[in-house]
Amino acid sequence: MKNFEIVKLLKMMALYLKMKDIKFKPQAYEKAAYSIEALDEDIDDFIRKNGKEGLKNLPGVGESIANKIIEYLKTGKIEELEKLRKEVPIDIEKLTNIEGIGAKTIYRLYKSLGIKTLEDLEKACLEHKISKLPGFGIKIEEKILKGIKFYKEGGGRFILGYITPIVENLIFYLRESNLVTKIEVCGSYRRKKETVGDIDILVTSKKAESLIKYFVNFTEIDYIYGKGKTKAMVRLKNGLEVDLRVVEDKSFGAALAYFTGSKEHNIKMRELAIKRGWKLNEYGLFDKNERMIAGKTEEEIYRKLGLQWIPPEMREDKGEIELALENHLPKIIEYNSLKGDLQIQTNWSDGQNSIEEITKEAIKLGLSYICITDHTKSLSVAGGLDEKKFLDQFKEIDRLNKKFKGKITILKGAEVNINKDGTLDISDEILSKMDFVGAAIHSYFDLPKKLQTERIKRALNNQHVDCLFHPTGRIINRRPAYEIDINEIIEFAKKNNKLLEIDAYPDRLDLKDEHIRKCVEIGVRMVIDSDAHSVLHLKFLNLGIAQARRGWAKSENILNTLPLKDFLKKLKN
DNA sequence: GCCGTTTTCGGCCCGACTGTTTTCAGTCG
Repeated sequence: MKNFEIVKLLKMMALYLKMKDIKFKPQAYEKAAYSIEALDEDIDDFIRKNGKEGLKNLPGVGESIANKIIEYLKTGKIEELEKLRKEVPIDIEKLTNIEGIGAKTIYRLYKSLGIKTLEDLEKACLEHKISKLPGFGIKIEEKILKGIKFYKEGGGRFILGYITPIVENLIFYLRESNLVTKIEVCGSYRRKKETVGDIDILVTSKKAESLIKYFVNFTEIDYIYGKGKTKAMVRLKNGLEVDLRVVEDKSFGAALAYFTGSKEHNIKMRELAIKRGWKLNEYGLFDKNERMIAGKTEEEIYRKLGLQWIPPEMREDKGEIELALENHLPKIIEYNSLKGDLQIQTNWSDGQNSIEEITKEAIKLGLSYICITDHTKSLSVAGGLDEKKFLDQFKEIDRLNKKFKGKITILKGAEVNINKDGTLDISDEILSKMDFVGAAIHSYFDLPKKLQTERIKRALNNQHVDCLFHPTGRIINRRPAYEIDINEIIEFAKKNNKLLEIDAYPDRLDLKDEHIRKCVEIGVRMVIDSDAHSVLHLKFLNLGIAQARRGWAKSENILNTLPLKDFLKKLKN
């Protein structure tokens, strides 16, 4: 699975070209990177099946980029990129991860101060070398330092949705060996945390040593830290560290619970065992005489301790154990239980696909309704639609609804941009013609908390607005949430019967789990949306469900678990 | 570098915002 590496290299090409102020080529590389990123198939397989021509059929990939991809797959590098790297030998990947600085700034800092790494950059800021350069000032130094701090805090963790394909690929590889009997990924991956530090894979096997040997031959492995009879530790080419542990079948459940965590959850579990005079560890649950009481499955361990089995997403010691003891765990929302998706962008604004293409994919995924929510006019960078274009789009949706009658319903909607003062950038008249309206912030991220909160409340107050999209605006590992009083927004949504969104896009996952819990507690209804910009993004819905499960949401808390008729009825009351 | 019911050449969604300027460059989305 070299997709990830190719995406990285194409983005790097774009950055180098941007540095040199070359026009249009960077966007071309970015577009191609986006296409590869969205590809849900191993690129090697893809080329084997579809050839170079297939590659060139991907949006944004033409002759030249296709050749570069093939060159990389054959030789492990791209000659042109190597040349650029030699010319400007900097840690471009890390440096561009700092919010607020881009390729041009990095290039200037390299030329004038020789800054190559994040450490160089931080040092130069602290020594006020940057603010002395023409065109720079003290505020830029402060901004960079803030950006570095944020990056470091989130750094080193991988975004769950982005590593899922490679982990699934590895699991497939291990199963294929016929050397594993049981296999589970543990840790924060199993708890579906939004980011994961590393991957713990637990297996049972009759031939442990052969399996370890087989495992370390996985093509994506970059470095082997160590391997023994029952354990191997490796680093993948994308930097992700993976531990494989082989355990005995009789201990599989105990090990699974132990390595799934969280640590806090485990401590509470062990305390429960101690209260009974027992002992719980990764090998099993044992009584006073060291006799094993349970260990083969997680379920029996929980049962012997007097608990309901607790879904991994809830294991954070946030009250779940107490509820499980009383047999009162909430029945949280199930995967694949959404009937609709209410935030989708198409090529009418900044999406990649047509409404028809999105619709066909949604049918394939078993959805019974979708809402098309292209951006509105003031977000011109994303090709936002004005009133007239929305009317054109409505006609197209009417046409497609006829065509797909009985298979799916396409709703009319928008992701309406909220102006600085909390008004909307499009007329009420056009909004009144829509089935579902989401409002969102895309500018003035830095308003003071009170103003920002008021701004959002004012927007939600519009009678046509049904939902607040990606309510906090954070981008994981990249940008913190805007300053808002989220509790006040949640209360406001409750009082005014507005929906809050759980945006399922991998680096958004916004609302966060703790906000979802708050919504569940006070009865604010939510929707889970993919925020798809391509047909390949619709599958992110399950990530949103994972997030909802972490927030203990039940099916009835999520409005788009309802069939269309009921959804619309509840929406309007 | 990509792309084509405006096309195989000549366009490429382009505006808002910030910080630094005194008319603009860089970043964001």
